[in-house]
Amino acid sequence: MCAALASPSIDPPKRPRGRPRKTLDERDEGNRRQEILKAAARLFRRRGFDGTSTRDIASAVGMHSGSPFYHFESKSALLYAVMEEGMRSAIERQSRVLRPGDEPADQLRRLIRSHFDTLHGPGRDFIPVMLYESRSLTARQRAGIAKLQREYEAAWVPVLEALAASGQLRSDAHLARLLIFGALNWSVQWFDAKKRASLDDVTDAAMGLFIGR
Amino acid sequence: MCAALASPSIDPPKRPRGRPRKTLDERDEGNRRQEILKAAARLFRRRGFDGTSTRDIASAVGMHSGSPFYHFESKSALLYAVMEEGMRSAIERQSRVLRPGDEPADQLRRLIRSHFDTLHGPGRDFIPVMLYESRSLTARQRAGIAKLQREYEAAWVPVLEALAASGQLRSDAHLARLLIFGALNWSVQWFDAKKRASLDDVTDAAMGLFIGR
DNA sequence: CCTACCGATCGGTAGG
DNA sequence: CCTACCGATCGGTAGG
Repeated sequence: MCAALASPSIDPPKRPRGRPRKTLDERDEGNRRQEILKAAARLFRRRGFDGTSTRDIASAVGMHSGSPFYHFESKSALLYAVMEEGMRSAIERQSRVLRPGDEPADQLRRLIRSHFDTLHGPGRDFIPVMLYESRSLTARQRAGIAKLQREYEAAWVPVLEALAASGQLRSDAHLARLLIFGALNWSVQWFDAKKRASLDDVTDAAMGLFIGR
Repeated sequence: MCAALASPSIDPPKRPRGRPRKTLDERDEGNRRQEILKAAARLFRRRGFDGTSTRDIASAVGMHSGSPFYHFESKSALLYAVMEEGMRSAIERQSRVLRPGDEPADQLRRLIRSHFDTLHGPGRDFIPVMLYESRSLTARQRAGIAKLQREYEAAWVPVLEALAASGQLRSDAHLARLLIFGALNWSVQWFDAKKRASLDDVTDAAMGLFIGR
């Protein structure tokens, strides 16, 4: 096989090809931290938390194996940071589309569309990680995420209750919310931006399914 | 601390306390295999595939660390067996409740109720493992499971199409199926048999949400 | 942020 | 199905 010729048989640890070193004033740690977060979100989503090593994350951003621990206390702190970032950005997006004066049906449409944007738009890895890897959080971390989730869900409650009161939603508002979140969140398993159905199509389908318009 | 007195400081590997040995004629390997499968399903569901070691599974059924490999070729073959068993039993349950002559709306109710039974009744660990751990299958294994899934879903297609044609389902039948499966499957994350809502309540809520009855 | 390393754990196997 | 073991990998750390 000529392995000895094809590639050197001694493999000293290679310096990963990072971006050129910056001087002390130039480097901003926030950026590096953010890079690690993005790479971690991507890998946690694709391979799961337990299926991703901190070495995988380090090499995805051109660092050596121990270096992520300079930025994050532990692997699980990194997981928490991914989820927290995902929730903060989802809450912010949601608050931007809310129009409290609108009809409940229009508000629901906006909430659904914003939810799909969170799941499938840029930064799309963060929320799926939260949806599928909470098991790997500590109890304290889980409580922190749960609080953000309650904040997110709070916007949906009055809308669904109004729709139930007017008969447009023909289901208990609380169970309906759980079922609706399931329907939307599950799209992570099948939605493909390259296929025929767009996010607008899927939003239409969801609105039709839930309240018939 | 008197550790030397409290417990022997040398810990030779202890024989796990299995059931008493049976003679050659008595032992039936199918039973042991089934026990391993159940324990694996439970652990894979609680801790994930990557978070469960084959040693965890072995000790859950009172075996030594290498022994599961006497029954299963590899850890991933064990995962596949869990999923296959889950799908076969789901397909069988579903075929038992089907009544092709019924009204589409009644058929949908039966499909939904049977789906909830599969997710939350006895043997409830198998399908959630399939829903959440497919990533850890090989491509070939994934294809095998996908075939069973298509078989399962086939029963839903004509029912949903009939409901869409009659206007009872106000959504594209294909997207509706994906959204509905999501709504139902997500219940794995929140349904608790010890809480107020029963599976009948949740079935009613789903029927109301999707087709208003 | 790199270097060099540690103890623990893992999937899997040969041989009985 | 147990015994005894292997090579690989993992999260994390001290010291610079």
